[in-house]
Amino acid sequence: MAASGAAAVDKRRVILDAAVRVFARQGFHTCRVADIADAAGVAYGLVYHYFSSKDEILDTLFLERWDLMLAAIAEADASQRVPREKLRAIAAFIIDSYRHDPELMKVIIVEVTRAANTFGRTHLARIREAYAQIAGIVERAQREGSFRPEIAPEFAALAFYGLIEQVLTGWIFDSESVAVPEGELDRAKALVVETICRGLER
Amino acid sequence: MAASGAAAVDKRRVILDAAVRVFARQGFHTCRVADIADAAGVAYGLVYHYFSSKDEILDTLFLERWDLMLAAIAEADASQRVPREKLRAIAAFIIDSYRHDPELMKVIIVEVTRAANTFGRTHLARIREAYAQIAGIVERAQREGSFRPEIAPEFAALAFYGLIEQVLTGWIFDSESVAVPEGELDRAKALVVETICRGLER
Amino acid sequence: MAASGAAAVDKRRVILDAAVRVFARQGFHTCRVADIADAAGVAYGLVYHYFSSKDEILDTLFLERWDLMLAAIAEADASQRVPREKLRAIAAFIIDSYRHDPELMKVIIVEVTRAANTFGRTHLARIREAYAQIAGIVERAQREGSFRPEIAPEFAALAFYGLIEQVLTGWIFDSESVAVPEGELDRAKALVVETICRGLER
Amino acid sequence: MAASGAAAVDKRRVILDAAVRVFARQGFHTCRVADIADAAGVAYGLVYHYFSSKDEILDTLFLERWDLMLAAIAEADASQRVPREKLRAIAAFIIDSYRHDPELMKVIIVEVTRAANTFGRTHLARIREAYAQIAGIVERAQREGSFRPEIAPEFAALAFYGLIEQVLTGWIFDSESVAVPEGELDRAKALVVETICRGLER
DNA sequence: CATGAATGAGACTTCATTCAT
DNA sequence: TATGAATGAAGTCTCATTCAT
Repeated sequence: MAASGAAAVDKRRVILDAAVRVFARQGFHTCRVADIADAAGVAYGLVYHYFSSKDEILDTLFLERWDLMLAAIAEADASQRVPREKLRAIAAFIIDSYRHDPELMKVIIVEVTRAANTFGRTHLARIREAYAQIAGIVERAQREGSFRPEIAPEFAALAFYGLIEQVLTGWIFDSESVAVPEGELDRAKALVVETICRGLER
Repeated sequence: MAASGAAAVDKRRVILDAAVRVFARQGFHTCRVADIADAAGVAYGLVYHYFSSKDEILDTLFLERWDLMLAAIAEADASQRVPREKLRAIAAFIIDSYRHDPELMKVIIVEVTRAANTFGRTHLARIREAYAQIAGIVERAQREGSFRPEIAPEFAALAFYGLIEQVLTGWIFDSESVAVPEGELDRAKALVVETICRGLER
Repeated sequence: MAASGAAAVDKRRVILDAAVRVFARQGFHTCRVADIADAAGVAYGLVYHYFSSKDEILDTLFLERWDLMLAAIAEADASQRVPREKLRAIAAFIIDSYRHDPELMKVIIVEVTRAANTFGRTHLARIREAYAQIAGIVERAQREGSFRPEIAPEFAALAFYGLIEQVLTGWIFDSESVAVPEGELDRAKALVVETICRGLER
Repeated sequence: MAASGAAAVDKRRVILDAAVRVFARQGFHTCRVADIADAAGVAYGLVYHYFSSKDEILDTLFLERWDLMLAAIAEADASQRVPREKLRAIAAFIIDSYRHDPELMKVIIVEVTRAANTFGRTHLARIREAYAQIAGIVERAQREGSFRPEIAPEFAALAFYGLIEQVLTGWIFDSESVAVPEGELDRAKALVVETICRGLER
């Protein structure tokens, strides 16, 4: 009956989405759980009905997104493309993620990926899976001869992912609004890939 | 009078040094002012005699160090070296800063430079001065013809500084200890410069 | 319809029995209504269908049992036995109650009878009815001359009931398990009656 | 300077004394830390300056008093008196403790000694030290021949201490006020000793 | 300069109870 | 009857900052 016609609202999802907005605007440490509940339009206690703590909300947001990213990297790696195109696909995925939901990406980068003292440490292993997969792409390219062998694959992966994140961080820092003009997004994709690949290719 | 005989301890300095250790180990948000006082071996209230707030301690640490960095960048820029050597000098300065006091660098990076929601925003202008100076080096290199003009100088600066920070972050995340073997430090310098300059040079 | 074929489960009873186990294990204040529902294997809200509050569950458990006890005391008193045998019958009833359902007795003693600040106060009048009946037995024994008149009947009742409860409490405190070896139970009956009656009889 | 003339107030003591009043009136679980602070006339946070938790306040109150009691029992035991006089001294100490500070005794009995699910369990070992010492007195009296050997010393101790506590509990339950007329206090001492010793002596 | 007791606002989390289905 | 999502008041504990000495 509840499902008849109008979609039943998934309050858990509503809370997660509200949390993204609140975390992005105020920062994880600065916001209160009450802010999330208010933004979601639900009662205070319902947040704790679905999540065991404020931390778990951020964990959930991060893991949801990061798993998509690992899948995207794996898919790029599994494709028949040349290494440069694989890296381009990964860069595109990340930057498109930002295009699609800049607030979510802001939260993940600012509160998790770059937070060495808190969530970054917690999710370190999962974060490094991404680095490792990218390093794998570089390593195979080196063995195949298309990339120079001088640069350690791990370093290359760090440089590649780090540069993308740095670009995103630049946008994130830029203003109250996290939106970025379309053109700049695409230009960034090209620049990142060009910069890194020139350093890596023979 | 204070200087008579035994070296007078500069309690302000003692507090700052203790704060570095405490911030590095526990993180700015997680530690308490009492932890700093304890680590410094001074009374609780004395912290507030020298600093008006917990924030001001971190501000002070950041600005002290960042001014040195801006000076180092300016000096490199003012030298007669070729652009690649200028960038090498800057990379060397930053990495040597980490070699000399890894905890301080950890604090500055983790708590300020990468903290988009808190201190990063506060010191944004000052942080960007560094980017701008590096961009200036790139821009002049492009005008002189040694660097390719296709890549925006601001982007190049972001990539350059960001890559160094990314490498440092890798070390910071690595373990409880922040120390890194000497060899790796020097190899990193070379790699960063090589990677970026290959992307920039003609 | 509910009675057709398979035995209809009395959910109300199921909840009460579950509550005994939960109260005994975790204590009334420490457990949550959800724990009771879980232990009973019923939905959260059903608890509130049968009981208007968490308190009412405990009230019900107490009153059910306490009424049995008052009846047992009344029956003992009404019998033709000598006073010592009356007291023996009462002690036997209480200790056998513990033998039969130690968790229920634990709950009643710990959460009601000895809880001066909460339920003890609420049910004080009912608790004292038991004391009064026992005191009545003593008083009549004194009038008949089998008990010494020096000790106030109210004091004797307090001592008698209190001693039994103290013995039970010793067992309750003893371990995670509330079970007690059979032999000890019977020895306790004899000791309590012997100790008190020696103090009371001529 | 602070010590000149007027005694400096020991805020820690003030808080403890206030806690006794509040715990006695409202019960440990029902009162809030704010109530204690208010009753003590200090700021909320000062409670946590001296005690790490609400629990620790009660622990402190209990242990302070219980250690006095253990000392009193030990002293009685060490004296040259006959067993009955030793027990009388102990009963006198406990009942006088109630006379002197009924609220403190109420708190200790209601919230610790008889609280099988919370503090009673925590302090069980310490509580049983008292029983064991009393049992020791009985045991030696049995060996010397003044007490009958049929009753286990542990049981005797339980009965003795339990009876006193039961009497105190009766008073505690009695009314809003915890005060008891002097005469009744002394009569109780005599009755307890008389009742128990008649059961124990040859 | 130096000490550390004192202050009190604020945040997270819990959980009894209600209610729509 | 039965379910479990939804509500929101209440309480503990933390900790930056102030202040009297």
